[in-house]
Amino acid sequence: MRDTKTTKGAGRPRSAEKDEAILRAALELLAAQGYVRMTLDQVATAAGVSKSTIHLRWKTKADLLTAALAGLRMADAPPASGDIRTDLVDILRDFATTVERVNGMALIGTCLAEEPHTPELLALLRERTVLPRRALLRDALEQAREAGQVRADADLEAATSALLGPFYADYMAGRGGQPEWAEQAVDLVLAGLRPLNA
Amino acid sequence: MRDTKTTKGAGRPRSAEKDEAILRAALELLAAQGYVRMTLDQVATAAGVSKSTIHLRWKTKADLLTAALAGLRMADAPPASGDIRTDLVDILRDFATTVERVNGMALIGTCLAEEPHTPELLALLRERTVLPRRALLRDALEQAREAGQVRADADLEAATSALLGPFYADYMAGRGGQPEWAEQAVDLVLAGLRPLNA
Amino acid sequence: MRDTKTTKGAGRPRSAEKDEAILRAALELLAAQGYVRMTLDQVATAAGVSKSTIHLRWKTKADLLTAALAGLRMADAPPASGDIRTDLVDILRDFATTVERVNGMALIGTCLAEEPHTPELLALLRERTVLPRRALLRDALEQAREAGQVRADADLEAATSALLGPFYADYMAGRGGQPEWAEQAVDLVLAGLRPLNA
Amino acid sequence: MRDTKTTKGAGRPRSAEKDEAILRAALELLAAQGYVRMTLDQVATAAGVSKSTIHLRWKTKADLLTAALAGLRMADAPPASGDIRTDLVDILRDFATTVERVNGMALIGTCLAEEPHTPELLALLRERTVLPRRALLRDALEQAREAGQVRADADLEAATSALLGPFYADYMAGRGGQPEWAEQAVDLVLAGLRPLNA
DNA sequence: CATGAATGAGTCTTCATTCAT
DNA sequence: AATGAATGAAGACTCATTCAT
Repeated sequence: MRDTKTTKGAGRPRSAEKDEAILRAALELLAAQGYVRMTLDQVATAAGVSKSTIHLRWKTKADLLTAALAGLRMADAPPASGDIRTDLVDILRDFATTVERVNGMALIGTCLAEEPHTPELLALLRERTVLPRRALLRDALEQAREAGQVRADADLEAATSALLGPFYADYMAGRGGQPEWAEQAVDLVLAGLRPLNA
Repeated sequence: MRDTKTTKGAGRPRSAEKDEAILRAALELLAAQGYVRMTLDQVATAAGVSKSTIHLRWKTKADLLTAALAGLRMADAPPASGDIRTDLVDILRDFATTVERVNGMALIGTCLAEEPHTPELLALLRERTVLPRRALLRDALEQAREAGQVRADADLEAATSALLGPFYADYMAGRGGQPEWAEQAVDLVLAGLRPLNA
Repeated sequence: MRDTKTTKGAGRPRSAEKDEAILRAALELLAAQGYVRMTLDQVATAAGVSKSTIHLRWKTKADLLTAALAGLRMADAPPASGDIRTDLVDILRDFATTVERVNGMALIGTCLAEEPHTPELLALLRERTVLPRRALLRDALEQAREAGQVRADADLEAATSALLGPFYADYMAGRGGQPEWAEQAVDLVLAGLRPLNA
Repeated sequence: MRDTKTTKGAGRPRSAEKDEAILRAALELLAAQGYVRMTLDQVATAAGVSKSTIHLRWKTKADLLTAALAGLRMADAPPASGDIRTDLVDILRDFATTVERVNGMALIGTCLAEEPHTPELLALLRERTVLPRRALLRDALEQAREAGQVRADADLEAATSALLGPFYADYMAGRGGQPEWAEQAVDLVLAGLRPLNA
């Protein structure tokens, strides 16, 4: 946990730039190296601060990385188009883009690998990135259901997993980065959930 | 890589039991601890041998773990039923069971996390576990296509990812272990790929 | 050494309460933890000030602890009874009480242990506590000599060490806190130094 | 605690020279620097081994120092002369000599200072050095009592502390190393405990 | 004056790897 | 072959001290 200062603002204020630089460096290095291989020395150097400055803010390495993950935000302006299919594809594409940009599969791997040891990491990753993205998808699917494009009794959580899942499965199969994966996933789900009378 | 013995079979032969015990211990610990946290001391203790005995067989830690992953086998009795849906569900269920039994998500996470550093691990995991499983699924899908239950122009690789993907996506969302995921995935895919005239 | 202020009394004067709180905290922690284990952070916290406030007054940790020891005072109301034996026993008992109250053996140990590194500590301990106590004892012994209860040629310094010594020796033997040690020491010394013709 | 090996003598045997060199270096540095200031690096360098070699034998710094103190032996051939006074003086002189040779007061100080934190040190110092020396003195005093040179009802433990005590008291007073302290202590005790009818 | 931030030097401990038996 | 000893490189964390507010 980040140390919270309770006293008033006496003394030199803590540099917000350093806070940010440390967290950014930590997150990048976490993705690039994994939990254990990433060292505080690397973070300090990358952030341009001393190791002690890191320890002043976060007591332990685990605390720092937890904070770094907690700072993750999905930079997702929700999509605007009126067309369900376009909206879903946009969300999935933005997802893939984000994952690629931040070396996300390695970060996901780190959280999965550390789950037996530091389950907070995966929990935070879920809360900050996975679940918000899923919420976007489910909202769109609900709109689709209301519009009669999706069966009324469809399990939308399962549908959400069906939309996102191919990304993971493709990556595991070594066929990540297929240009058409998002369209294919959306089309399959929409076809599979089409109302019987449509 | 396993050290290749250049001398002929002079002297005491290397114990095959020890080979196996070491590899099994290494794989378990790899899943439980991750690459860096797992130590050779732990492997040695778990396997009942000395650390030197490990180094005698594999030059480095990376070599050992590569060998351990290379020894992974999918325990896949190919499915027998004549029904496509049943076959697909069986394959998926066996997949989930296997993953849970060997703490597979942590192992997958380790390989993903180590990809920037030791890409062989993920490559081996793919070759030994992911691709064989996908081959089973694709074979079943091909049967389905030949039987007219799946559109002729369907992309079976994408379909395979659609079958397996929900497992990963569910796990990432914290909703792994749903009892019906396999049926739901199969039904969605079969519905989505149904020939138009069916 | 305490920093000497070169500027005259301009600005806010240094708080005397803080001075005292710091020194008291330092002394207690010195006894409880020893020189190296005691940290300035602990002192600051215990005294309710910031670390910088300490450094503002004393340049280094050694300076602070030197000042703390220099502030030690023997709270010794000199004894009043007219009886030599009673006076000596009282002084010794007060000595033992004081040592126990301030965790004195640990403090003594710290000064002894630091002697190779910071000899000022032991020197101050001597000057402020050991020698004043010895002076009390020697005065009493001199009275005894003048009263003819002690041989004229007795070495009173040695006698003083014979009075105090059993306390240390007992402690080292793990038999500190014996209720009768003071009486026994006084009786032995008085018997051993009795004039021949008495 | 020293790690005990239970398996038979397979593999390279542990070097006894290194054991000894490490313990000797540890003890010297403990006396010279105190517990906390002494570093394992110093010990390793002084003993001519690597730090890891130390950790192979003793898990922690505390274990090492405990072992070093446990290895302390009083090199005391018990004295032979038939004369009680001579025997006692010899024992005390040997005590003083030993203390000076091994920088004993600093070592004693370290054990006292560490008592709140690591009480084993003082306990070991007692058991290995203080109590054996006291046993020698008490044996001699018992002989004296049997020979009628000491009162039958004398408290020999207190007498032992009276013999050793002046050494500590002198040191604390800054008057250690007086040439005649042993004789003075012995004479005082023998005079003080002389049978009344003698 | 007083405070909190920032830092550099230092310490114990771990671990993959190499050596000697 | 197999073992245990020995090691060098590294890493998290601490702390006295100096800076900026």
